[in-house]
Amino acid sequence: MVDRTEIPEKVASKARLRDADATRARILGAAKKEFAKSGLGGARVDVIAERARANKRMIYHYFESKEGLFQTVLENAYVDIRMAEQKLNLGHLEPTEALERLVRFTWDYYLKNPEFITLVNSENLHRAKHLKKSELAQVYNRRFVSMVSEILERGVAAGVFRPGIDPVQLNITIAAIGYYYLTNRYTGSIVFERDLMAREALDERLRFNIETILRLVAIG
Amino acid sequence: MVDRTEIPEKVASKARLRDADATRARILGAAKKEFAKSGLGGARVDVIAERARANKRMIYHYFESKEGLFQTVLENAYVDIRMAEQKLNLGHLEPTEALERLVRFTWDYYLKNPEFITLVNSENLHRAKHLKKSELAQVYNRRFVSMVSEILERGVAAGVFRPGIDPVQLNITIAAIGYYYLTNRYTGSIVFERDLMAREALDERLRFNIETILRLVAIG
DNA sequence: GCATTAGCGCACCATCTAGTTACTTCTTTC
DNA sequence: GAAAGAAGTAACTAGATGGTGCGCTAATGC
Repeated sequence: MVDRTEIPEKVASKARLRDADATRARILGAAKKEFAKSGLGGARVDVIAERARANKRMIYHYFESKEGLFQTVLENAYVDIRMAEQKLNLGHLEPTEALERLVRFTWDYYLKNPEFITLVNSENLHRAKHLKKSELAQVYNRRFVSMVSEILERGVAAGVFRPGIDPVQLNITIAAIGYYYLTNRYTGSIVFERDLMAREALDERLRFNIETILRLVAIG
Repeated sequence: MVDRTEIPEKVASKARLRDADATRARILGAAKKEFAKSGLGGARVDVIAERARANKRMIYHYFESKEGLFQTVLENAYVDIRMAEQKLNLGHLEPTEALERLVRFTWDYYLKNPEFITLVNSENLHRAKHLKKSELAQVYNRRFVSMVSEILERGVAAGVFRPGIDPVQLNITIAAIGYYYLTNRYTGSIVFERDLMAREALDERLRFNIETILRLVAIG
């Protein structure tokens, strides 16, 4: 993805009738919403074009195909969450504090970016064939995994976490307890006969999740 | 869902050229697979008909519409898992034992019935509009929720579980740690650069999940 | 065994959908 | 300021896709 928003001359000319980057960005934004709402199969290219205030032809011009568009949207989504995680600067925090902050961040991110969850679900329905092709996402993913490993190592060294915990399992669990709650909020609200998206319900869940993770790594 | 497979005369006449129940069952089986594989939007009615060795016309005869078919498939899926849970007879077990067995069962069920997960995902993409209509599923769901509540209460009374745990949160967490791992197995295997579906990986995850839950309810 | 019901299959339709062709218009560059 | 390329548009197509009308015939009840 080429980001030219910083190039002065592009920013200067405000009311351009034709702006490739702007159109591309509008398409990506509309596609993200549409794919998140209906999945890859259910999404309609015409709807994306309309919502992006762009001609459908432009989608094929910039992204080759519906799947090419999906792949770009998905790649952006992964890069976005990984970059946000890096910005947390957990390396400078005390291990317990760092872990709690990661749990909190993960929850908040899913909550504020519900499209991420739906996109990932859709991608798994297609056996991750698009993510597999994205080398960019892979670079960011590696950095993310090692981040949690370091927290865990520091915690063990400081004597506050028990040893022998697999960082991958911990990572998965942190994501799981937030992700599942939110992705299944509709069926969940019916099964448990409770509005899982009510303010207090969300706060309570976050507290519960922090407790779950801290107890998991605690000594004893 | 009407189950007439137990009715003698139906079983007796083996090679009937026309068997409404058998055809209906074949359609449901094929639909379950197709919906699980492609989601509600991606599933093709023609494919379902072909795989069921039934005429497409029959689908509309028995289920009215594609959505009507999906609703029946989903309802059956929920009833099936809830019935299997009831059969565990956790009420007769010691609380810790009961909880561990529930975690193990949930994991195994998801593993053996991957369609369940995909169906639920698809249903949540559609904001649970089909499950909302199913009163039958609701009856079974209630029984399930109270099952875990009882285990928790018995554990607290016996002094092995800490008090104040919300059974709904626990329920969600038990499901989450298995469900997330499996539903995101494709993207997960890429992100963590590890085959999450390898034999040992699955065993390790189950062990980790049991540990997670037991630590969550443990005293102290 | 005859009539009625219900399971079943063929052919068909209206509509939708991803993708394309052929063309116009704006922007940049020298 | 003209050439050239890039951005943008409208109309269209070929193939799906969910859904039906209607007739045929096997099963059932009497």
